[in-house]
Amino acid sequence: MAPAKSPSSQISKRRSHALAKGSSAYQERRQEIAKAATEVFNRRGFRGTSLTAVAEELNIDRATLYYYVSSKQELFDEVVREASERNVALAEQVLTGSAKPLEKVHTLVTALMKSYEEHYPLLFVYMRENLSHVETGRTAWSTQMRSLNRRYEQAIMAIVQAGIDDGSIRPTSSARVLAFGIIGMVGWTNRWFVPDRSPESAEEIGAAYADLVVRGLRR
Amino acid sequence: MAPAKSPSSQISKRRSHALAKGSSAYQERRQEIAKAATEVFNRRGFRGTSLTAVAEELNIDRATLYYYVSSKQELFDEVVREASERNVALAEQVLTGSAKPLEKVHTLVTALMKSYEEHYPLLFVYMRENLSHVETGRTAWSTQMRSLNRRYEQAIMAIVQAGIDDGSIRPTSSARVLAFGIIGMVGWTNRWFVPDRSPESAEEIGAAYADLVVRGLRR
DNA sequence: ACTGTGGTCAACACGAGTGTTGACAGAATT
DNA sequence: AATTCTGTCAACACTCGTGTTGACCACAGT
Repeated sequence: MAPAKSPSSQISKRRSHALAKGSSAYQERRQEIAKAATEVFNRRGFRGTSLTAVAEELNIDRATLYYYVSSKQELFDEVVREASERNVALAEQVLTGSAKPLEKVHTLVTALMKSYEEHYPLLFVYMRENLSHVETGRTAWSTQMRSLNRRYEQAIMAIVQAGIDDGSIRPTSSARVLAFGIIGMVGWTNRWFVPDRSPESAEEIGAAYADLVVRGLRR
Repeated sequence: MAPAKSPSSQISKRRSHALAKGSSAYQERRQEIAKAATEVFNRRGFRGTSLTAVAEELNIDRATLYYYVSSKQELFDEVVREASERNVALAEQVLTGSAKPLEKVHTLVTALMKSYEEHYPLLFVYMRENLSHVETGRTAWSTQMRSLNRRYEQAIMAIVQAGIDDGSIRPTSSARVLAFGIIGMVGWTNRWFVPDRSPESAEEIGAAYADLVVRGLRR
């Protein structure tokens, strides 16, 4: 990594200036960059992605990137935060609903799959990481990311626990283990599911998994 | 990356010489290195692992590593191949058995979890990767790795397909989708399951998942 | 016409990682 | 005692990625 000394270098100033007045053209270009970066992140993962690669994807010079974005971290953040927050919101929204636990599980699983498809590959980028570097970092950002992750898991655990408590779910193991089972089944899709090339729709997959899980859990 | 020009440099020769006569001390040291590397790979992933880090883990100079191992790839290979082959063998062995499909699913899930615990963190290192770099490489090694992966998936798909064919499994979606659901639930454990620190044993988790999946799939 | 500003890029300095070299001390061989 | 082998490491050469600089051109506003 380079010096990164002064919080404000030349481009850094020009960047935040452009960002401040935020012309629509500038914002659009930023979006384009974010989108291209998303593709690369999804293919190569965070560590495997170089800004050089992102620049090439857009056929622009790498230096130009820095007019829009200050670092790979920031770019990744921009790409992933919104997506992951949406994901967490989804889970927590289902959790606070009034349906029965097993219905919640069903709703959640199908909703997640639908969301994955709709926002592909945004959410997958988020899911692929976690361990790789988020777990290692001590920055404010990685702390925040871990927190989101935790809320996501916590929400699903809470749903399962409620099911165990009201007797609708057989307690074959702890709520945590069962919740991770669900998370895993759904989350693993990021390894093989590519919306456009998949013979099965996200909806079908979601329905199948939801069905599988609900039947598997219920008393 | 450095030149890597001539297939035989100085250390390269000394290394293969030492390897050829294979004194037990040398082999042991190699094992120690592999073990330390496994730890690091499991924590940081392939890309995130530097040989510098591995050397530090052992409190030796990085150059010394090269007396035992020629590259990070080779080291990773040494660590992961045996483990992944064992994994595949397990799946294929269950596949060719004579039990009913749903019994096979049950056996496989529990056996996999037990294997994960027993050989921790070897198998997890293998599972964590795949996409990250194996998918991208075009080397003979990555081809081989992909092939192993494929056989693993194929075996589980075949079991599910057999269940669909004989009517014991409800065809809520394709065998592929259902198989990946199982693989995902089990494989995702590499993100949260740490044998020594887990309140639940691998056996318990395996039993719970096997139960969940079998009940979820059967007619 | 001239001044500035928005977007671009070639070029630089630096760091981290890799694979290699050459030499060193101690043990084993002869 | 002389010689070879073993394991070690400090130091090198090189690559790749990063963040920055300074200058460039096109087009706007005055």
